[in-house]
Amino acid sequence: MRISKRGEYGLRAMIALAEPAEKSDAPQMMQIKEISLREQISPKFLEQILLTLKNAGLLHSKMGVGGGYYLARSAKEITLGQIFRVLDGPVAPIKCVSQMAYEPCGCPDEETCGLRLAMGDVRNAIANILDNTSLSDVTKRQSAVRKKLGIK
Amino acid sequence: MRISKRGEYGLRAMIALAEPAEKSDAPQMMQIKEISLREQISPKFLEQILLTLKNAGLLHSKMGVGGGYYLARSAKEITLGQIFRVLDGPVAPIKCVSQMAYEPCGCPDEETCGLRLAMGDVRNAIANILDNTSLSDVTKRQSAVRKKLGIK
DNA sequence: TTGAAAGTATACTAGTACTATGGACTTTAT
DNA sequence: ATAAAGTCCATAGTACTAGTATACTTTCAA
Repeated sequence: MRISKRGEYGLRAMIALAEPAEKSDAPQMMQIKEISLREQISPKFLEQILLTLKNAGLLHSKMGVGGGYYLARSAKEITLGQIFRVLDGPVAPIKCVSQMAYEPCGCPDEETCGLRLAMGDVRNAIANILDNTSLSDVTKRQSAVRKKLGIK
Repeated sequence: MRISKRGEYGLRAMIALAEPAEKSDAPQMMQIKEISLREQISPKFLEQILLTLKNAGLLHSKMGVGGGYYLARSAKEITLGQIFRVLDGPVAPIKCVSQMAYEPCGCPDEETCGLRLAMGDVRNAIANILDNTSLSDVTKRQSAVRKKLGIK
């Protein structure tokens, strides 16, 4: 049930891009180097990931000197589910319960397949969290925890 | 977030072994061939999986003619979580939120890492379902759906 | 107008996990 | 004794993962 490194790094990068944007309302621009340094990610690998995210319409970029990446929409409007699906594919643990990429799983009777019923619950539980958590929810929670711990 | 084929097949096989046991109270014994035919699984692959499950103490077997596999405990006492963990490892989507196999994930500050907080929720949601659903819950639900649809 | 900074686009690779398959061996009932 | 059934171990193809490498384009500023 693991998420891939691509997924993990992509989510981290998006959160990093959302974080300063919380204070200043303007979209925050960051460079690959900056993010890779801060999150300890191979810059070349991160590059691929950000590009994928850009092609999916979640990021915009500015080329040339002083360029970088920034969120395509406000942090409130981007959910973890959107990011995850771009990088790691469907959320469902088994294809026959996927909303986005349904495929039959080969059980004798899908309607009454017990595994399918249980895994459907799991899918819904995961999707509920990922699709209802925006980047701004994440950064808010982060800073709440920081305050509670008296850090920074 | 996909489960592996090993996990899927193992869960299917365990459910199949639990199903008839609901009616007759005695532990139901089934042969590899029987399960593989019914669930459309390569018998050799299934063999490996059942062996793993046996070594983990979830199944017992009887050798020789008229042998087969049967549940080591009653269907009420075996959860989907137990089976899943044997075949697919920890439930957590990211190592740093795993209860069974914690490892640091390399984020600058684990306490305040937003991804970690969100993935912790996901882990708990998944574990809640898998650890609180027994094989007997699954078979009961199956037959409930069957009745509702007027099948068999 | 040139060059350095930054993003874009592919191609490649080493390692690992997944999904099996095959064959030799052991146990058991008849 | 023999055949059915389970056990154990080795290995092979494929796909995926994580990461590198290389060449190219855009932009800005000196």
